[in-house]
Amino acid sequence: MEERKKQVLNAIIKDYIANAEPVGSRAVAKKYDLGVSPATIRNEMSDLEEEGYIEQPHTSAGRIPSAKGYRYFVDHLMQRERLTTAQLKAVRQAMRGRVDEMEDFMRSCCNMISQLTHYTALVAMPEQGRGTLENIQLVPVSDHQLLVVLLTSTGLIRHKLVDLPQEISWDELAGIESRMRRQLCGREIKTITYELLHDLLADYQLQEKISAQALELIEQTLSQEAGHKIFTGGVTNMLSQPEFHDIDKLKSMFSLIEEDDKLEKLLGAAAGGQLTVAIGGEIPVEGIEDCSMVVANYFVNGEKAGSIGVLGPTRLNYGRTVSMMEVIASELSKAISAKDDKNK
Amino acid sequence: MEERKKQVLNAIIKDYIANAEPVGSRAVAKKYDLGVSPATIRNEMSDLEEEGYIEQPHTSAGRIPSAKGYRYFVDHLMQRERLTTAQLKAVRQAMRGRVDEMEDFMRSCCNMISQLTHYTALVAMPEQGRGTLENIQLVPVSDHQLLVVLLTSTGLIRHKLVDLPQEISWDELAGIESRMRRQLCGREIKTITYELLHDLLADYQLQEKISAQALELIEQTLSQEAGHKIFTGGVTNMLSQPEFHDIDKLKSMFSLIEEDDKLEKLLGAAAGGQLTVAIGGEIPVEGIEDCSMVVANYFVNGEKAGSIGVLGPTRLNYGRTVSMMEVIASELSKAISAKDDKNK
DNA sequence: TGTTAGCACTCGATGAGGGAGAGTGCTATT
DNA sequence: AATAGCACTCTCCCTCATCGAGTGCTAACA
Repeated sequence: MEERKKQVLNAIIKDYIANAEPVGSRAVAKKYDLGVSPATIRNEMSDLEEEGYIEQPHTSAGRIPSAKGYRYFVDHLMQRERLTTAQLKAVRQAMRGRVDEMEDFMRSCCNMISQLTHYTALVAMPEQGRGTLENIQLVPVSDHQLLVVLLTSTGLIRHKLVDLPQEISWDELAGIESRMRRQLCGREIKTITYELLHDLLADYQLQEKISAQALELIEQTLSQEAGHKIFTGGVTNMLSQPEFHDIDKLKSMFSLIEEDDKLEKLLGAAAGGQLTVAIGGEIPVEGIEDCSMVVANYFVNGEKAGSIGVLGPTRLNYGRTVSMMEVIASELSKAISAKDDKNK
Repeated sequence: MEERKKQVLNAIIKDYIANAEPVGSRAVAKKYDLGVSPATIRNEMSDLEEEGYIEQPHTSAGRIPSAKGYRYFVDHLMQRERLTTAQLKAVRQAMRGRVDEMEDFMRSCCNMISQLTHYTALVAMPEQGRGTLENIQLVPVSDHQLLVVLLTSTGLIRHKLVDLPQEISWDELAGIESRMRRQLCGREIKTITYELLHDLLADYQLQEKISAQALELIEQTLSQEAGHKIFTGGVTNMLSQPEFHDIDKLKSMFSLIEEDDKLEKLLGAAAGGQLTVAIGGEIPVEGIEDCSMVVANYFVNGEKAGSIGVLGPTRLNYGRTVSMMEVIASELSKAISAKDDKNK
């Protein structure tokens, strides 16, 4: 694409992001001095429209960026915005909380993100399949119930109640516990399977006491499937965006946010690299075609642990948001990794 | 109040609840045959307005109920609506879930309530100050960290990480644990105070090891202050209500729902009895004057354990909602109490 | 005395008409 | 290739008239 055309596209998108109103040739010529007249810009705009980067809501209005236009902008034109010191401070502040109680910690991260970006924040807890098992504890609750408590190196604590088919004595339980602890602690969690547990307790008597069903439950607790918890914050922010003054759009967005599996799909967008931008139809969920997302992964000791993201209108301030998410994800990685090390 | 005036008020409120539009004298006369002409009804309406039970949005419109009108309706006129068998089934269905994982259980209750009522549901977890302590477990995490796991008779499981000022050996820990267990298990949780813990571990050596700060943390975990978790569900339902087509109203409602302490205040409305209806300004939180709430308490073995509620427009279907909340609260009480017994 | 019919009046909602203004596309000019 | 000029097309907004629902009042009626 020729340089000037890029500049025009850039100007249109920047202006539209700032003002949420169609941008005319005159405005481009005035505010972003490209050294040419509105007429020239009109010609460029005409070309850009033909190529699908911008569109016209109606004949006598200015142009607005299309999804393709935003995509080009994000890929080639967007400039990252440095965070102000105040913003950086806010990020660090949120990270200072006790990382111990992972849930509270992530929740406050979520709030911080929504406040900083002014969009809706989505935060996924660290996947528990990552890291190693630090400790396992079996607590008898009653004759037929057992509480399994797990600690992982990623700082996660999980518990689950397990129904037992038979009574089990204190001694037996202690035996099982120490055996499990010996065999499982220090192991990578994802390598712990039903078969492993089964073999571990292959001893006939123990097998019978614990039963296949209970073993399965324990494995579930261990495996990552169990707790894919996702927090949301700052949905209120959306109400200030002019594009969501339409109640129907709001509805489709809110109903999405109330469904956990859809949320998971959303954050799944950042499959590959560190940070992904999904624009309009690129979002892997139906019904929010007018939205964009910025999703970043965070890492614990080099391994992907979870994702954080924001959801906003396609008229998202990509430059600012991407910078923020990069910084936040990296700080988050640091904070959790540090905690991880401290535990060892 | 004279019988006919009651009937007129009743008709107006019923109609307004159904249609969300000002009700005229003609409509009352036609749909709810009181055997009198519109003119007579107009006179009654004029009286009702003078007494403050209804108001007129503008001169040439029908009447809408005022907060005072709704209050009179709820106190004197409202008829409970029997739940259909399908609705009852839905309630029981939600209760069938594993009561073990209290959090998941309450969350699904929350969804059920919002789906059934078509309003926004608020559900508070059982207060953990209630009931007795069933079991306590201290799990060493690292040299200087300790995981405290608690089980209560109300089926709640709580854990908290505690920083220790000094290393503590396995044996010492086991000693502390068994001592705590001996002294605390079976006790009512609200009777467990910092002083008690302090005395319990009065032994000089142990004191030093565990430190005041850690004790405080343990007490916090035990006391009810810690986990007043409140779930919300079905906020989307509000978007369908015509009164919330106004974005500003939506905003004030949503921002409220995102603040936990405000939510707590809301559910606190049901201070006394089984079920409370708060209309408009009666709601104990600013900023949602156009809303009403129905809050019910649920009980575990006769003691108040928590609250459930719905939030909707003042034009709430009180009859239907009150019946539903009564049934749900009583089923919930049963379900949790049953679980409680099973644990003993 | 309570009820009703009739009627004038009020006021929001609806829709048509008519600038004003913004922005475009085309054409002729530099 | 870039620009200035110009006619044209929209939307937006204001005004105005009409319509109709609903009231309040008064007078008649049982």
